Amino acid sequence: MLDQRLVRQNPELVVEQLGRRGLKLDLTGLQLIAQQQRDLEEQLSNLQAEGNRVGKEVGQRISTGASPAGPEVKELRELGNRLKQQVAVLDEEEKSLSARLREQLLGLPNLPSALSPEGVSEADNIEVKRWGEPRIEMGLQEHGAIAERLGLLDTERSVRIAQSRFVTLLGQGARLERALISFMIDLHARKGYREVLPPILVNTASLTGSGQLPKFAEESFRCADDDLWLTPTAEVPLTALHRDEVIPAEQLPLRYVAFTPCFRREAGSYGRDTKGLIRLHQFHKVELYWFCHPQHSDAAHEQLTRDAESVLEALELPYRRIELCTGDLGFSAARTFDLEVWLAGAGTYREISSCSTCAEFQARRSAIRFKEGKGTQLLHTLNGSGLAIGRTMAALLEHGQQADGSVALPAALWSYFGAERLTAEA
RNA sequence: GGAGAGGUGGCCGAGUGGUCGAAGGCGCAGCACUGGAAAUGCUGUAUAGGGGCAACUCUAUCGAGGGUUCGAAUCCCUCCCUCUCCGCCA
Repeated sequence: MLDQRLVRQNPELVVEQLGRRGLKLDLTGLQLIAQQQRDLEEQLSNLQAEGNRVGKEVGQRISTGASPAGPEVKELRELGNRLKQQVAVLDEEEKSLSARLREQLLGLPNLPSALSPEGVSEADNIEVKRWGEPRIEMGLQEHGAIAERLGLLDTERSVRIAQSRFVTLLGQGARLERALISFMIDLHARKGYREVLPPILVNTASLTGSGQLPKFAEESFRCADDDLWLTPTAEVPLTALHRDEVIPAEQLPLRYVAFTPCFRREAGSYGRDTKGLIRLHQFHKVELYWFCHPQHSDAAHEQLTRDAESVLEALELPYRRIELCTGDLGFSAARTFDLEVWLAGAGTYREISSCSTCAEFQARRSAIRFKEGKGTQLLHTLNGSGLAIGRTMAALLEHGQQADGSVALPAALWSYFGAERLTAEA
């Protein structure tokens, strides 16, 4: 959420900055609401102050001997009643304005960071770096075919269990998924991330706090009888972990690593990536999350991204880092690096991690502040996948495929997986 | 699901209509004492939004919302949540 003071006092700046995302906005209506709300609040507090004075005076008069039913007290009581009526009217107006203001503010995306490159679409994203040697050979298979051949997963039966875009992992496939989860969590925990296993059903306030609501309700699965949704990413429960808290500055940064299943409706992607592990309603992800001091958030963003990259490097998977242009940024993000892993069979780089700083956007929605000396300030939140498990498996299968049909795994996984390669099951 | 208890500041905990943003304690910070520390003493210590260069000041907040009243942490209503016991259950 944007600062309503900024919208009130400098709407031109907001329009200009959101314009960098490709939005053409007219904020005059919103600014008017914000101003009216502010004015009303002032009138209201003046009236309330007067009412408080009257109330106190009645008490004083009575305690110094005036008759509670006497004329002077009666007069004050009538004055109090008149004030109360006026307050009631203003209060109602103020509440409805505040609600409208908040509703509209919640629908506005974050301002892009000054560091984010200008651009209108994916095509304007900037490749920052490449790591590793992509395998480019004729005849490499895509992961879906490899997985099927090795019996790692069953898509058809998953439709019976749930519906399309779900997958059931079997045998070595299930074991590899589990190995990857443990491997990634351990790797990050060694660097000082605190491991978290949060609820994966989250309430409306949590989804609003991280920015998925109110705008993206159609992307999440919702429970019919409760105020609960299936979380689309661990970013949601992790942001909510400290909602409405004031954290002492010396405790920052707080760094968490969480494994969760993630659930997304993938509305509007019919027909895309229908095979394999790339786009599913349920997928698994290890997520990195920082709560940090605003002064350190740019450095933290780089560190978080490096921590995500270190997983790919440990798994010996070639990747590139892309910096998103302003037009391609997600709703809550101020600046984002995507990591794209090389899919040797598909012959393409594919997003496997998205590392964003949200600056104070989520902190304001979630009321997460820190205390430094006197007074509190909003802190900054950052998140990044470290990594998406399914896509990691896909990359490993395609990268490690051998002429004999087996798949060689990187040494880092041997102890977790219990073998050095995947082979056809007897 | 049934029965009961309860939600007050960072924490514990008092407070059943009047000047209460709220006693006391703990914790924390500063100062004093000390060679240094412990102990002790003093002072300070919520959040949000306004106004003011500032000292400071106004408003709101005692789970949430509504009501009674000149005045509500305190009385009434509704809702939410937590805890205990029973049932069920991994």
